[in-house]
Amino acid sequence: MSEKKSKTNKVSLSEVALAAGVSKMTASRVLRGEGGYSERTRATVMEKVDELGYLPNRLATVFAGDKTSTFVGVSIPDLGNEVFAQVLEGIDRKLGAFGHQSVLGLTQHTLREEENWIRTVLSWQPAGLILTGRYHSKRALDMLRNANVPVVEIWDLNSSPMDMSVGINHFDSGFEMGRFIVSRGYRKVGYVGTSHDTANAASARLDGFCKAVEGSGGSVARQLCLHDTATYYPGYYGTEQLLGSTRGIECIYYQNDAMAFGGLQFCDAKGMRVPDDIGVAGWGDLPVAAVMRRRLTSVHVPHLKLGQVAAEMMLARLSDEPVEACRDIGFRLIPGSTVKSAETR
Amino acid sequence: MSEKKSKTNKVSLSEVALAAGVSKMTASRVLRGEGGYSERTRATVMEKVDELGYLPNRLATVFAGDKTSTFVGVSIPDLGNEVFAQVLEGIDRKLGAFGHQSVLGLTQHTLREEENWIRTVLSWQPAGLILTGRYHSKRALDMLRNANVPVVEIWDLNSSPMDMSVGINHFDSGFEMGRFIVSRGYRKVGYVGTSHDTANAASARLDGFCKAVEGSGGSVARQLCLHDTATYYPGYYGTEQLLGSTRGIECIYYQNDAMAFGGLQFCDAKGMRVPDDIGVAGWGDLPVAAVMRRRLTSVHVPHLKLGQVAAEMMLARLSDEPVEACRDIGFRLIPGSTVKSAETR
DNA sequence: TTGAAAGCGCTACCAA
DNA sequence: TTGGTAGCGCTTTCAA
Repeated sequence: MSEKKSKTNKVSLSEVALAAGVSKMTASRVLRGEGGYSERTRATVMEKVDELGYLPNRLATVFAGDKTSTFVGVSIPDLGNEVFAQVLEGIDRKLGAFGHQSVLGLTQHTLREEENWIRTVLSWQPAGLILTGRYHSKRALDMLRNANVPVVEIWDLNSSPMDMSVGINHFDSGFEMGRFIVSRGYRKVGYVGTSHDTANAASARLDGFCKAVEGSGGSVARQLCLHDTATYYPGYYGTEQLLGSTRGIECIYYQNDAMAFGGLQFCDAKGMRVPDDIGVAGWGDLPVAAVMRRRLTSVHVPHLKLGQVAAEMMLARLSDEPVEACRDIGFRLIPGSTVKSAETR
Repeated sequence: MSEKKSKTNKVSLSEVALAAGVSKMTASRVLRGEGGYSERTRATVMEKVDELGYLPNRLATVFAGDKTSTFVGVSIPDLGNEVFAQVLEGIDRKLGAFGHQSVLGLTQHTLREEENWIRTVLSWQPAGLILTGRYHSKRALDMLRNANVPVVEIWDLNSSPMDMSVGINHFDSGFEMGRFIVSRGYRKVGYVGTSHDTANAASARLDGFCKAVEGSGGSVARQLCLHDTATYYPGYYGTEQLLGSTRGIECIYYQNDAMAFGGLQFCDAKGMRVPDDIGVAGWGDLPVAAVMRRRLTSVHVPHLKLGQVAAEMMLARLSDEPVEACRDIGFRLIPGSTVKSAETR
């Protein structure tokens, strides 16, 4: 009947202005607090804002001002992996504290998903993008360049990023673990992880690991890449498969801690003694490790901090502060007690 | 110099139209694939789109059409808690599959944070909101009503939701656990959890638990609410505190599995036998439980599914399909082996 | 201190 | 099958 005011039933700036007996412009100025109005005017306008329950339409703001939104697109492979959840938490908390919002994209570790998500999210005029991983499809790269939006690549440190990057060198972390394991007397080692359709951080770790092991007198007898998620149970049955098919494995390196915990349980269940009968090493240092009776040999990465730093870099860029393009936040090998203690032959 | 075309350097629809030698409207129609143009026209337009690297500005679309965006605001207390990460994963995957994006809000379990986030996110004209929890500030409620946007309240089932709700009855899940523990012969029990500034699901569980225990011959000798996060280590030292200050506790109910795991480790470290010397029960059934040597007594909730269902309800509402306002997805008590087996009396 | 006019990129609506 | 015009809610720019 009388609802032809505006197609939406929402209160607009003009209605506030009308009610307050001022022009749209004056009301706009008051709301933005940019000055140039009397205290009396301010009071009246604010009163009407409350009274009418006015909520600004930021779409219009961005649109009119031809600026970007306060959105920051954040792509994460998956949240089943606790470490990514922590990274996201670090990002969103920091971003939120500065008035930005994360627009989430779960890419399931595929470049195709990432590309589609990037296309969509760019159409919303985001202030910037935070992408997990350093590999992107060609089209994604084109769009990103075209959009001319700040981008932080996280997780897998990109020393020559398209814009900015923060993370660790996964190859190095694998390499260090490889050396460590050999230094503890293990020679014939195995790997249990999952397979991916693309180069990623886990493969970089494996590469580094193999290089270190083979370069220091050991051998990686078997690399088992399951077509499954990198979680607890695949770690369990992956271990069973690995040990069942390859004789003489002395130590197993896992794609991550979740899989390593699964492996640990398999060994326990079969009565194998860790680390004497078999060594177990993971990656990521899951929070649950803090209360386990055995400290898992692993690599600690400050995941939450990684997220925070990524957000800080983005925020700095958005406020035109100088930002270093590339930041290594480092990792730390945790000796733990699931590989033998020092005993180099 | 010549950059006055548009303040942004972005390619607009008119530029595509110009290049293709058609009107904006025709180009618009082609891009939306709504029909009403020749194949020849379509081809030309699409060619120019590719050539110019045109990316639509969805802000303008929403704005012009006076419709909502494809955003769905999703508020989650925190991602440190694995169960919420799973819920979010369920939501975003489902939403993403239907062309919607999650705008994340980490509320840190406070109504004030939630309120601020709601205000911001509403200003972006979201298609809908998914909120964790059934309690909201009065102002939040006002804004929500005013905005007239679909809302799904999740986690804590709200039988008379403001719009839609999906989750479980936390009181009942605590009640069932209380009964179970008493039925297994424990009488003097304790609770270890964290404190909150507001009524929430965990307190509902505790309420149900106490009611059941006290109603069936047991007593809750101590409720320890730490000012900390509900994670592993607080579970550990909370157990120490509880057992140190209260004599004769036979079984401990924890706010969640992470805390229960921490407690389990404390008991192990002190040489207490579980479940004979002390019983341990958690809530949530964390994935890591699947590979632990002892099955933790807990309550299983299909977290991922909860998220999916929430997203489905939202999507159904958005496409004007009928939706039941309130959906209980249920829980399942897991007897486990950290409380004694049947032995009533 | 205030306001009027123009326009952001797109779509609804009508006309051709 | 195509195009012109108006307008979404706001800000920018300029004038009063």
